[in-house]
Amino acid sequence: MPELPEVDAVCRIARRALLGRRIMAATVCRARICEPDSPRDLILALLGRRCRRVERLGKNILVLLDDACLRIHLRMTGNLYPIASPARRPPTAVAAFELDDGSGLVFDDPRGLGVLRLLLPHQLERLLASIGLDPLLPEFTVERFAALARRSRAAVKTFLMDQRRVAGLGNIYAAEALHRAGIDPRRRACRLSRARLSRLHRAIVGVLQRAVGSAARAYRRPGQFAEGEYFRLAVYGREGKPCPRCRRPIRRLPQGGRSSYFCPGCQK
DNA sequence: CTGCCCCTGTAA
DNA sequence: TTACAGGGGCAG
Repeated sequence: MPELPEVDAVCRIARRALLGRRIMAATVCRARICEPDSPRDLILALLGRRCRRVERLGKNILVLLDDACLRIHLRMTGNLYPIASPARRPPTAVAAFELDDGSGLVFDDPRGLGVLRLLLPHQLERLLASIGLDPLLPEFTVERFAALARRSRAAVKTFLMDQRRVAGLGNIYAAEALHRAGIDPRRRACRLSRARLSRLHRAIVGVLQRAVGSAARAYRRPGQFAEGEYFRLAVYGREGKPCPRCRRPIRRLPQGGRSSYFCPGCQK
């Protein structure tokens, strides 16, 4: 479900619920999500800590506590939203938190692939060093983006989805940005001209900014969302359907183990 | 680089 | 019943 825009929306919801609050109780319903730590250790470390900041970096949600950081990754199907009480959590909940104002926050994840991990300061530093450029930060300049691309022999689509280089794009928005920039996803990143990298850079920022706004609106009311309901996709999931720009049928091809969608007409 | 794995839900 | 799913880590 979530790429950068959706994680951003969830992050805002988590921030509203957590900022300034103290964690009074925590439940882990699925031990796997906090591996390699045990749920017990995680819970004990969280109890009594106060939330000072909630930030998104790439697809990570970082809950900064007094002297540690709770890293939340939603992976494919994770979601965070407030609940009245931990007892009212859904059957698919993987974790739940009770706060000092009596409110609750649930980590819901039907597939249970999400990640919940407590990071000590040096572990947080290591994580920050390993995460690539976030396209919505001012550091994401054409120059830095081009420098990263020049060093990558991978297909540009794979390059865009590598979180150690650019952090936040997934299968959907990588495909959408490439379509907007008119670039074939199979091209090697290092072989793109400066002009095309510049167009791609602009396309990434444009697509994500637009999607962040839409996702924020879609998430405002609780409950699930369907992608097409809030954001019109040009190529993703539209195999065989006409390209909105040139009407040629969209093609799907496997790339790095997942489906890549593109228009053979206007992506060269 | 590819392929497999984690896990569950949904659609063809 | 099978294929596939928006993520990511790992082995080979």
